[in-house]
Amino acid sequence: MRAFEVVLAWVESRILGGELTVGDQLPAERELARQLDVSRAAVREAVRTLQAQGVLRSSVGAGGAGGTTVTSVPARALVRLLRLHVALANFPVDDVIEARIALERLSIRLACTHARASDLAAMRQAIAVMAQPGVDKARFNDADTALHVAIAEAAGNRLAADLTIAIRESMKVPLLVAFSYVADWDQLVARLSADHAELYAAIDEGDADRAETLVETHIRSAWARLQAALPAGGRHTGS
Amino acid sequence: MRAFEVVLAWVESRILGGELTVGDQLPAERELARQLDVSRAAVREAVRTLQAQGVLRSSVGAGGAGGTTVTSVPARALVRLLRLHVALANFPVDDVIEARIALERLSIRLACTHARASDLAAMRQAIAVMAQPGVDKARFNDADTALHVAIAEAAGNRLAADLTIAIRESMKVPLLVAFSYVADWDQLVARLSADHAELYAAIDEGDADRAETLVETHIRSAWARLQAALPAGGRHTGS
DNA sequence: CCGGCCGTTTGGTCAGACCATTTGCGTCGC
DNA sequence: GCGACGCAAATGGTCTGACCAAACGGCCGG
Repeated sequence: MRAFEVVLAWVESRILGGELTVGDQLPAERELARQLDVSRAAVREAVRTLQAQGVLRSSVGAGGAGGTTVTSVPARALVRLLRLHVALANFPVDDVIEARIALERLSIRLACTHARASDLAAMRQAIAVMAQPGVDKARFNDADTALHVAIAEAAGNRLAADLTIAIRESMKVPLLVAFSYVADWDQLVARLSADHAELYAAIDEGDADRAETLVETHIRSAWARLQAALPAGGRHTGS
Repeated sequence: MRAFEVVLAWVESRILGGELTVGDQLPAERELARQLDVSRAAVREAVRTLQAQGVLRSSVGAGGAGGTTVTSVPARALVRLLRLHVALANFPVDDVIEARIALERLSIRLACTHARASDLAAMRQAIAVMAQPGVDKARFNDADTALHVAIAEAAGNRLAADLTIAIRESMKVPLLVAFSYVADWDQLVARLSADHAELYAAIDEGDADRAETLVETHIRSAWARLQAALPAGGRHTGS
């Protein structure tokens, strides 16, 4: 077993065994290296691995604030992971769309019963940005992401929310590329904004069945329109 | 920007820009360090980060086989990530179950139309193992995982499959723990095996609607039985 | 022409050093 | 007595230089 894997196994087994939980501190790098009889470089490589998974967080300095602690921030890690694999075309965009629909149906269903006032406000905010006349494509893209993130956050299901966020974020660049090929941008904005208004109404009324249907139709039809606008040849960001 | 982040940004931007795709080789560590004017240690930390995301693969030795190449093996990376966060109780098991149902409904629906003979064989194999009288709990757990993985693989949707695999794998240990509390193990095996037979029949016949309903009922009722068997207090592996 | 040997390349690891940041305590000045 | 200042220690971040093991590829001898 390679040296950094020894460290990895040490930390992972303690996390899986419950001996290390969120907030706990790891021994200092030098100390851990001494304990496991590996070099400090090996410890650092293992720590980087776990940081990439959103499991550890390091900060410099002495005392309680300094050191490496266990956290649990999977959203960022998932976004980075998915974004890269989507770019590598391992996950064809069509497949991503299908998975996204499955997750967002769940998210929006839960959001219908769990949404709080602040969640609804975030949705309205995003919808308002997208409804501005002559809205910029990049701004629209960001706001649409924000809307779907807000819905996912409102669901109260962390895994579904984080996966939804990761998927939507990973599609941001490919979608922006697709936007650039759209001929009648204002018409697309109008159609999508109408969808968003309906979506919001369904959530606000707590009509889970209608919301589920709407979000599937919304995602599917939006993607169909974008696909129709795309040039024939596949791109590295597409499929 | 920290040194290893410089390397990270260099690699990521090239992947997102399509200049690096699966199969391509990175410059050698020493070379890349020289190019980016950082130490080799910084390069290695960045490489470890990307390896944790299933984006890079390193092997020693000269010539074509050696060096660091771009790959795309997200399944393992997702499994490790989810397993840790489930253990950290950031993802409550009940939330995981809901997300799993959403994804497996999609997977099994696709499997009904895409399953090949080899996929069906893998399912039968797993089901046969679980149907053995007096089957071991660990073996049953592995075979059940194999069954759901086989269904996911049969779907032909890589993202849905990888997410399904990651979720089922991340639940392996918590499920095994839950198994240990089950009073009438043989009865549970009988019930679950009956479910599996029905599931297989639906896939074999290509009845997507029935399969979707069955898999949801299967996962939900199995989890309900296990929850009923669990001791009252939450564990670090459950919630 | 073939097979084994050896140098080169590459990732894996280690040791030791220095830096920047942060904390916490002790000292100095008022 | 008390507060502000400052220094020592701890910690992650980085770099240098070295050596090891594996694997390829060409050279050389049979």
